[in-house]
Amino acid sequence: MGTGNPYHVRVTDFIREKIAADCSDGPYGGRVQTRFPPEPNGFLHIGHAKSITLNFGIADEFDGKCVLRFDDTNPDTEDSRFVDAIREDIEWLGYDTGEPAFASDYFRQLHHWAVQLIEKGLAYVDDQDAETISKNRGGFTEPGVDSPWRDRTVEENLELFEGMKNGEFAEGSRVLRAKIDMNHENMQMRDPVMYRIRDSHHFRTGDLWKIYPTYDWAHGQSDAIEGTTHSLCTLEFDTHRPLYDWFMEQLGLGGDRPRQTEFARLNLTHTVLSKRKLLQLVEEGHVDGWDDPRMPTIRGLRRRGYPAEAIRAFAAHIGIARVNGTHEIELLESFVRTHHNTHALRRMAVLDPIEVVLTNWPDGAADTREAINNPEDESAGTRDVPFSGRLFIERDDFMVDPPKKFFRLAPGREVRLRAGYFITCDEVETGPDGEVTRLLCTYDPATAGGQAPDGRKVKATIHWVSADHAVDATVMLYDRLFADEHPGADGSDPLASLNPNSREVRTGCKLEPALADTPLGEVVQFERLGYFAHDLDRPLVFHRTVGLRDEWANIQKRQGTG
RNA sequence: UGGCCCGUAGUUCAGUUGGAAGAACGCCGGCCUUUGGAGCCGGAUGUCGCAGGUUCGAGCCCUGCCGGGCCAGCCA
Repeated sequence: MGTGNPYHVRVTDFIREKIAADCSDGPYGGRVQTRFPPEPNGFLHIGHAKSITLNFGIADEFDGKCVLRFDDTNPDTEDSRFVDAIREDIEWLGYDTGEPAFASDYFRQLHHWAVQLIEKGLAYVDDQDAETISKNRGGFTEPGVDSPWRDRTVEENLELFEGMKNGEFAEGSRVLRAKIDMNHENMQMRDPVMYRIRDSHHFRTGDLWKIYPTYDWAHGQSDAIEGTTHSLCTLEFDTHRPLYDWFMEQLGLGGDRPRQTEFARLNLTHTVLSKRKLLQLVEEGHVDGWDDPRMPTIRGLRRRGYPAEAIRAFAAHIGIARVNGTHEIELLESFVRTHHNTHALRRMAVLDPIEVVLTNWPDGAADTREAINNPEDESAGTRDVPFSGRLFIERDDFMVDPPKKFFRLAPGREVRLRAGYFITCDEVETGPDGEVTRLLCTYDPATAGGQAPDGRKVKATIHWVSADHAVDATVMLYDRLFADEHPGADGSDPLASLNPNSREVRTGCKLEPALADTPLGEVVQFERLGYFAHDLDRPLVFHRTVGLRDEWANIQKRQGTG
């Protein structure tokens, strides 16, 4: 498993095994067709990415086809702007959506089939209101109560259904129900609703229809119309499967009709993936929008600098199972690091600058240092970084009174400037409150490039930016959006565990000039700090995608806890 | 409370028709190092939910129990 694969990706799962078996002796003649069926009422998130990689991935692997179908059966919440956004996100993830399908394209066929069921005495118009229907459905141990309208004649049902379709009745006054069994142990089978009356304007069919199919009636039949072989959905639909099958059997759709298989949806620690909660985050202003880099949406992850390859590799790695569980967000992050480690160009940036003056630097002398762009990828080449006698280094790379195991700069100590020279700190200037304002250092000209001819060693290499050449930027540092590992797991409102410090805005950060030329959206590594994504729209705004693994933080933690 | 699904290392998952317990991430240790990163090497951790049963042999089969999830929208 995962041999020779840097991402340690699993290759099979129970669904792929089932499909492979169906290919050799199943009813589909070796054909494989899946579908990804979002409702166009919101933006896609990392949970959808799991389903997308599954459905499109299987289509690729089995030389089949995956249809993007919009389940647009509820006109109240849907909009074409979501259609465009969803397509864009899927394409960004690396899959070809082709010409998408819409459940609304099948409304006529669905209606035709509904009439057929009425004619066979398998569906009826119910005049009860929603509350009564719900009450009469019974409970887990209570049988349901038959509707007084359950035994209407076929003729009356046909006439009333036609009336519903023509807008003769008010919203909510009547529904079409499948006639199955009001005493069925599976609640889904207690005469489920197939059509409801809606006055709303549908974003594609306009005002043509007054009745709209429910999920249960539309979904399976849409699968069948498209020629789906394997309809893969999440676990909560497993109680719907008998109904999925029932409709197709009554319609006589045949042995090669689609079959539904369920798998566990994705959960992530420190994250919520409920559409309702995500919407609340946006509407209440806890985040800047659906594409806020802290959001688990595809757009948010993209702005944050999560590469599509890493998201796909993550999805493939966690695999598919029927066990409901929660994956650690750290696992996703490790895939992001693995990808950027081999792809991201190294750059230097000082987020919390402190000035360093090289007292022995020749007045006005100009210098450039050659730095490696990516030690993991020789073909990335090198770049020239301007150097001068006035530099910025990171404030926490210096300590006046360093504890044991602090190897960086301190009074009287020598360190290496990455790709530069050895420098020694001679003098510390402080402000009125004792804060360090400036360091006076000397450099050793013989150590150009970072090696001492006499062979002496330094314990630390720190990053730097030439003050005279630095470019100012704003850098966003992110922490978990939710402090709790499992937000809302104890029954509380997940938003109660929102981390008030999930974003730290650093202004006046000092960047090496090459960073001004970094294309928008590109992810680079700020050496020793982490991976940072140039904002998609705003130049010189960078988002921390993910930090580097921080050994120093671990050491401190260990010392702190004894 | 009825039905269905699930229960294997800290976590998430693999475990072929029953035949000597595995991977990844994390963790620990070491090496190396012009990123205290990366990389390389090594290591630990499981009463396979519990209890019975079938069998020469059970993580895989059967029964019961316990624990978790889903289902009583005219949402999907």
